[in-house]
Amino acid sequence: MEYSFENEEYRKMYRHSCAHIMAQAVKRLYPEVKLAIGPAIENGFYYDIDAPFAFNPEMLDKIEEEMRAICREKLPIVRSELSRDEALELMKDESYKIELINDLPDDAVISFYRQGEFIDLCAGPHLDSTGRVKGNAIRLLSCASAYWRGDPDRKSLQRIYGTAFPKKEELERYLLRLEEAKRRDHRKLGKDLGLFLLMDEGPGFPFFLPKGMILKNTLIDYWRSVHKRYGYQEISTPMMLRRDLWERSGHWQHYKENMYTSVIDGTDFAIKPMNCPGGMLVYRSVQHSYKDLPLRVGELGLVHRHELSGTLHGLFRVRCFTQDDAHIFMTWEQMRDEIKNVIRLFDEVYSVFGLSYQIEVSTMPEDHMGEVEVWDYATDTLKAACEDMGKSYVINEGDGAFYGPELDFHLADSLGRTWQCGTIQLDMQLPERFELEYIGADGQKHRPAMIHRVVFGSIERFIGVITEHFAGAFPLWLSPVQAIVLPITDRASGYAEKIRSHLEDSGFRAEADLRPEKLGYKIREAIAQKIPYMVIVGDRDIENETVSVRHRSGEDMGAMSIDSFEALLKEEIESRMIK
RNA sequence: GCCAAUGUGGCUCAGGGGUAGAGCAAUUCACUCGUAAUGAAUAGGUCGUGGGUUCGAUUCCCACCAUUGGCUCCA
Repeated sequence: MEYSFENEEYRKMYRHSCAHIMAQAVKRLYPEVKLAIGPAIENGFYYDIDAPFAFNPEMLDKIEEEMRAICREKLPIVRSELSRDEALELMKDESYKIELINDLPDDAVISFYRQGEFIDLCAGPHLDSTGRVKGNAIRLLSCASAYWRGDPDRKSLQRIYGTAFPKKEELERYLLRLEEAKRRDHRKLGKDLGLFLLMDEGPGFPFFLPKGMILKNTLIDYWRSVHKRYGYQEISTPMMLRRDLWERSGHWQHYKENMYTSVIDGTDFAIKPMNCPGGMLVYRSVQHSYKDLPLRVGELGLVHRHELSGTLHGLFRVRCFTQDDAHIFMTWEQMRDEIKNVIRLFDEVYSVFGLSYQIEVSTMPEDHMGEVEVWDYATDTLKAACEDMGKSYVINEGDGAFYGPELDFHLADSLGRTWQCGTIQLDMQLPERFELEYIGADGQKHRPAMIHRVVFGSIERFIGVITEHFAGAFPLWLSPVQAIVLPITDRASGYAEKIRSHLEDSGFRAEADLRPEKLGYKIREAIAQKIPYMVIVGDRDIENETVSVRHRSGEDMGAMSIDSFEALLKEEIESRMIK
């Protein structure tokens, strides 16, 4: 193994050993606790602990201090293998470990790792000594609860999250990145920039403010223009539909606890949690020929889902959101090309936002419907389409929907965090359930294949993602206010207002700050609002008929005519430049 | 939904059994200023909601609501 943090295997081993060191420290300080499990994760490690009290930040500091002591003690970490009986005897006071041992298969090697007085059931591997861990580059970050084995019916344990690096500077860099992420939190920016609100009266139901609406509508205008170019039509299906539709689609049986329902004139209705069933009705409403296919039908549908209260999170996880949905009906032969067409569209859209992505292929889950051969064909087609497009992918085994395999697009933002937005799902169930048909060249009825896809995923979530990605400093074409005119003195107020209305008449979103404040103050506020251009006007500009332009980045672009400024804006908007 | 923490003026936060305080924002006045905070004055809060304990609760207790961090789930 390469002993470098660049090497994922080594990084995991290092942090796994940190998890053991943390467990040892906890046991030294609080001998009454029982240990569950403690793995390395993406950016650190955690340990689940059953304690009769709650850990607080001061306790985490103490544990961290003890961990440093354990590192200084340079305890050798020694592996041993025991028989099942010996293992059970050794762990007789650790009920969770006993459960783990009992669940191991008969032929399993049961290994332990000892460091000083501490010994833990573990498959390993580990570092050879606690001295290998850099004590001052460990940080315990938070504690939260987690269910034993992820089962909500089982006991809730306390999880301590921590991270560790081989150098203190690297830890500090990581902590800075966490702070930066916090600074970019879309919930904070959404409030500061006047984009949206979440209120007690509507948990999970966001309110969009005027500036947020500009953002949302601009995204939607863009979405429409792209989809038109890619041959999509657009429909809108009702928010609320009768129970028998949801029974036919299967939602009433499988998704009812997430649906808002009502009784109207003695009949059950449900608010749509998905757009597909309505889309199926539209397809069925007329007879289709093979010449109509592929038929691409988009819908920006507002859906409502009763998500658990504890899962709500800003715009990332809400109870009502707009899916930028589309259903594509096609023959099985057209599927591969059609998926490529969708990937091309995704490529175009994501690159406009400067978001890169990784594709995951989610395959047949254990609990699925339909023939295995059909699943195999569908999954192979998804993979083949990716390969044709030169896209690499990773397999997410068994993570597909029960009705078909899917491609998931995980977007990486400017901080390297990933968000699942786009998906391309093959649906092998709905065409059956709704008995969709088209008339083939042979004059016979055939069943079409169907793709269900979203690019943004949810407009609301996507707004959250790009708010954090751009730290609120949206590209000019998306900025709710594109330019703000700042008169230096009252003498320039009239000229400022003239410039503002000129900009507005030319189709730009412009404001003017006419308050009798100093220029520096107005600039400070405009930058806090992430307004791309500040148009400063004073006596000199009035005299020369110019505007003095400053970009939010701090760049002073000097004086220019209003026409050249507008030409510059136009160019930046039309190219959807990220600046 | 579960576990834990939190909830004080528009925002960020301090305080604490004897009915609240700061900074920023707001309003008014003065200043008329060339690239990240001009000064002064004024106004603004039934301390999340509902019960309970108490002579007295914003403070202690209980319930509920919401938020935050997780679990679970997912666009």
